[in-house]
Amino acid sequence: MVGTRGIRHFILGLLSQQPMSGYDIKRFLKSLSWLIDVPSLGSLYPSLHALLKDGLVTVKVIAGQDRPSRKIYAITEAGGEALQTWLKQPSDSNASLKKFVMRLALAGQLSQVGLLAHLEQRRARVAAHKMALEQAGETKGADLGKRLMLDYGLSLAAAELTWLDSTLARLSQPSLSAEAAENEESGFVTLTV
Amino acid sequence: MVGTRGIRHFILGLLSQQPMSGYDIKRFLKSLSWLIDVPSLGSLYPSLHALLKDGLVTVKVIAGQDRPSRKIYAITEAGGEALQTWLKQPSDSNASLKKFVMRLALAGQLSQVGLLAHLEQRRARVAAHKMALEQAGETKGADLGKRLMLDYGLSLAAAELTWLDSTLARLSQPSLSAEAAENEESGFVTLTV
DNA sequence: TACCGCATGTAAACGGTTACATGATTAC
DNA sequence: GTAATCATGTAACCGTTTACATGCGGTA
Repeated sequence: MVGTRGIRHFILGLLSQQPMSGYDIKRFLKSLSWLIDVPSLGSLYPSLHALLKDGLVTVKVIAGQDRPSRKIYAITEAGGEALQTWLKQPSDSNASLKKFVMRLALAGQLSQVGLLAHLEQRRARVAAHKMALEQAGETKGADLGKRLMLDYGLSLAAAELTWLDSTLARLSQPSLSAEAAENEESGFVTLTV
Repeated sequence: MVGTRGIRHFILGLLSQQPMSGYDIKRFLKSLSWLIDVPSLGSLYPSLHALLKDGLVTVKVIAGQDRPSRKIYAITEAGGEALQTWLKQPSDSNASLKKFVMRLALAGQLSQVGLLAHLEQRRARVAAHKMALEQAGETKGADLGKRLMLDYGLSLAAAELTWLDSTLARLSQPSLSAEAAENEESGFVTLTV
């Protein structure tokens, strides 16, 4: 078992892209930390141990000459299956940006329809909230915090919708534009079903 | 004590804007849930009870004729002090969007310099990460998930920076524009020090 | 000399989630 | 009649945070 509400799955997903050490994962997570809350070291290493115990990943210790030895984790076949099982169950439609991002980062492991569905679901959610914000904006007399939040939310929602629309359009017809073939070797088309 | 890492402070901040019931708070939190992870009911009500026990809020039960009775919570003087103590300690510079948003929503309780500092800190963080993303973008050969995350992060970061810049500019000279006086009664100027 | 980055780990305390529980009213 | 909204609550389980612990190499 992987535990339904931990970051275990996400870690597993990262390892499915390429074998990494705990520190590598930590570094990657840090690059997301401006946007979403990421787990601390105190839960990262134990998660790795748990995945190992369950046979979802393997370790290879690389004795570093002249630097600390690294433990490279790689996903196993069972791990791949567990990941797919998790990814197949639809993301709940009330998910926050954090959950959206975690799945988006694992896009390579998603089927094309799965990815499209994920983006469309997010689109619907953001659009709905943008409308609610616009409606709330007509009511006057809110305090400073509420007004700033409204404004901020509206800006971010607009930007996110724009991105979602263009990305959705881009991913929907991958073969139509000739330029797409440039640096695409295993892009949109060759995805696990 | 309010507990340093809970949502207790945030709830306290919301109550400082106006007395509300737990359900009211829940409704407000839901409006933020597309952006950040918000606490569930299972932690909301206990938080309220804890604040009450510590004398930071008071309750008034409104026996609703024909609908369930509501418990309206209001902040106390001690609660106000606890809130200020919390708000005064600077937000850590590595905070996620969630922490930024929670403080932004409480802008009315911040001093002007505090608010400005908060926005500037966020600006610096987002700008730094945007630069990192641009740099990472030059490296080719990333998998689909990484490319999408890069693109997505860049879009959101750009939008957030734009908003931060214009808001920072707007809040820095509140009195210069005459139009600002329109529907401002206790806007930027009259802030708690 | 002192601090930062690399690199891995442990454990207690805390708090949040999930699930359960209740009940009335309105809308389909 | 059945689902959803309003409205409040409890408790076990579980995961995460925080703090502690260690050690080497580079650098200011």
